[in-house]
Amino acid sequence: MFDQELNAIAGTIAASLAELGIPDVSEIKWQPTPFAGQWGVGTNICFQAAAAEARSGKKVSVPARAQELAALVADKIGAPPGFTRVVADKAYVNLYFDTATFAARVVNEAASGGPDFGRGAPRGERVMVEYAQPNTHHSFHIGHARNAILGEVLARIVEFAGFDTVRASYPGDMGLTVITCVWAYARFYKGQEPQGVHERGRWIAKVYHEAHKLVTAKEGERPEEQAQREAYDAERREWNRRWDAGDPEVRELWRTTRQWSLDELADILRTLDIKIDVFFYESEADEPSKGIVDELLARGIAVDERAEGGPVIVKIDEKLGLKKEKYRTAVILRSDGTTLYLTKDLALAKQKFEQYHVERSIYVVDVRQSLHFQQAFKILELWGFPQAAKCYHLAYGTVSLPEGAMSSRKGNVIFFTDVADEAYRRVQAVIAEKNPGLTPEQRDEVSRQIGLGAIAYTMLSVDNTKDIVFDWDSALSFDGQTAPYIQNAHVRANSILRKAGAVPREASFDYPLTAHEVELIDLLSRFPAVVQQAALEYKPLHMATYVYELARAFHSFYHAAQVLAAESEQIKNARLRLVAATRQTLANGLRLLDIQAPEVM
RNA sequence: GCCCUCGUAGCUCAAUGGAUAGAGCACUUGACUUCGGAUCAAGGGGUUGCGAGUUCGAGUCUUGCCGAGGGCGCCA
Repeated sequence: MFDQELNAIAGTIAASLAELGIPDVSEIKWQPTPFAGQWGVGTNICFQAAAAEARSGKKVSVPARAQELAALVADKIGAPPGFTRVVADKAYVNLYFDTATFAARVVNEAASGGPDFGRGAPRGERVMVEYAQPNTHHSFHIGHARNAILGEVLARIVEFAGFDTVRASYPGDMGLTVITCVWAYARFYKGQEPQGVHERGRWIAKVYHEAHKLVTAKEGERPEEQAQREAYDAERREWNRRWDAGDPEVRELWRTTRQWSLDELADILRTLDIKIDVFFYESEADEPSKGIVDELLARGIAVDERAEGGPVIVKIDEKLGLKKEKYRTAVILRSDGTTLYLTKDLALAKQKFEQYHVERSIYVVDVRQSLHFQQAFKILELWGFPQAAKCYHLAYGTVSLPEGAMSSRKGNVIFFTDVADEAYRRVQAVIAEKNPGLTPEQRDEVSRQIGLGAIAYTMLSVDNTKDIVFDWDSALSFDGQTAPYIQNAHVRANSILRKAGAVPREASFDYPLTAHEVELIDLLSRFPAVVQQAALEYKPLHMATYVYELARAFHSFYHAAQVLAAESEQIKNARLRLVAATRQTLANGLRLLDIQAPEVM
C-alpha cells in the first residue's frame, strides 16, 4: 500500500550501503515494527550487510557493526514525506508513519475499494484448482466437505490474488468398487428408486455399503457362506468386465445410479456456493489414458512386462538415477490391459495442459495420496511437460472420528448434510434466545449463514497438514475463534453504519488516535499482502487467521471507543469511515473463505 | 527397510530465518439505564520432544535419535 515510498527509501538505503563499500546486499524487505504506540516498518538489512563484511575478511563484530550501519543509514534517510521519524534500533532501520496520512490512505482505500479492496493485479497466468473428487455411488461425508471447502477457498483466494482461475471437479465414477454397487442394485433392488435427491443419494450409498459386506470375507466363515461370497464376487467382476466391454444393460444401470450421486453432489455444491467450471469424469479419461501408455512405451519411459504376465511399469527411481528408493516403480497398466488411477491422472494432466492451457495445476487431495502424485508429476516430467514443475499436490489431513477412520465401505461416516442440519438447528436455538425479534425468514437465512460458516471455519482454521478428529461440539462451536465471532463483528459494524444513515465520503485522522484505532488501521493495511501470501503459499489458513484477528481488533475497538457518540464531529466521521472500511474488509475476507457475511444475526 | 507429514501452554492450534513465541477452549475475577454481551477487560500458565550443526540471529534450515500418523509395482 506504501510500496512506492518504501521502494524509494530502499533505493536510498542500498545506495548508502554501496557508498560504504557494501554493494552486494540482498533485496530489502520491510516488516512491521513491534507495536509501540505508533506503527511503522523496519528492515534488518544492516545485519546482512555487516555479515557480508565479516565474510569478506573484515574483522568486525557483526551485531555492533550492524547497529553502526543502521545509525548511518537512518541518518542518511532523514524523514521522508509521509513518515515522522527514522530510528536505528537494535540494528534495525525503522520508519514510523505519519499517523494522519497513513490512516487516511488505508481507510480510504478499503472503504472506497469496496468488494475489490485487496484484489491483486492480473498476473496473466492460468491456474487450475482440482477439488471435489468424490466417488459416485457414495454419499458426501464430512471428509469430502473439508476437501470441497479447502479447494473452493483456495480457488477464490488465487483468483482474487490475480490469477486466471479454473475450478475443476473429477468424480470417480468407474472401477470395480463403483460397479460392485451397480451389480448389487441390479441383483437386489432393481426398479426401486426413492424420491428426492437427498434420499436417493443416501440410499445408493447404503446399497454400496451392503454390497461391500457381501463380497468381503468374514471371520469364522462357514463353507456355504464362503461359497456364496465367492459367487457374488465372481458376479460383480463379470459385471465390471461387461461394463468395460460396453454392455448396454450394465451401462444403462450404471448411468442411472451414477446420476443419482451426481445430482446429490450438485445439490451440495450449490449449498456450499461452489460453481465448478469443468467436470472431468474418470470414465472419460479411461480411453485416452490407454494411448498414453503406448506413447510412454514408445519413448522408452515405460517397460512392458506383459509377455511375462506382468503389468506395464515405469521405474522412476532408476530413470532419475536415484540410489535410495523414493518415487519407486509405478504400475501404469494392469497385466490385463485395463487402466489404473495413475494412468487416468496422466491423461487428465495432459488434457489440463493442452486443452485448458494451465500453467499451474493444484490438486486438492488428501495426504494419503502423496506418493501417487509424486509419481504422477515425475512421470509427466520424464515425459517432457515443463508444467510438471508447477503441479502441486495440496495434501490435507484426514477427517476421522473419535472412534477411528471414516469409511464409506464400512458405513461409519458422518454425512455433511447431517452436520449442516444440526448446525442450522443449533443456530436457531441461539437466535431464539438472543435475538427473538428476527422474522422467520431472517431466522432461516441467518441460521444457514451462521451454521455453514461455523462448519467452514472449523475446516479452514487449522493448517491443511493437520488431521482433524470430528467432534460435534467443537465443529459447531459459536464462541471464540469461530465464524460466528467474525460474522458478529460484521453485524455490529453493519449495525453502526445503519444507525448512522450515511458514511461521510472523506474524513481526517488528524487527531490523537487510540491504540485500538491504530491496530485496526494497521490490520486493514495488511489485507492485500495476506491475499498474496495465502495465494502463493496455497494456504487458506493465513486468510482464516487474518480475518479472525481483524474481527478481534474490531470487537475491542467497539467496546473501547464510541462512534456515533464520539467526542467531536471530526472523530465521529473518521470512526464511521473506519467502521465502513472494517466492515468491507471483513466482508471481503469472509467471501474468500466461502463464509457469508450476514447483516443481522 | 525406505519415503512423506507432524511433535509448541492442561487441551485444540498459530507464528515470510528477525525484535518480549501468540490465540481459542478450560479455569479465576470484573464489565450490560452506553452504537447488539454470539462481546470486552484482567490473571495464572512455555527448557517449542532430545542432542548436535549452519547463521550476526533457529519454533522455523541441515543432521542423528525418540515418539505419533500416513504411504510403499497391477485399490482409488
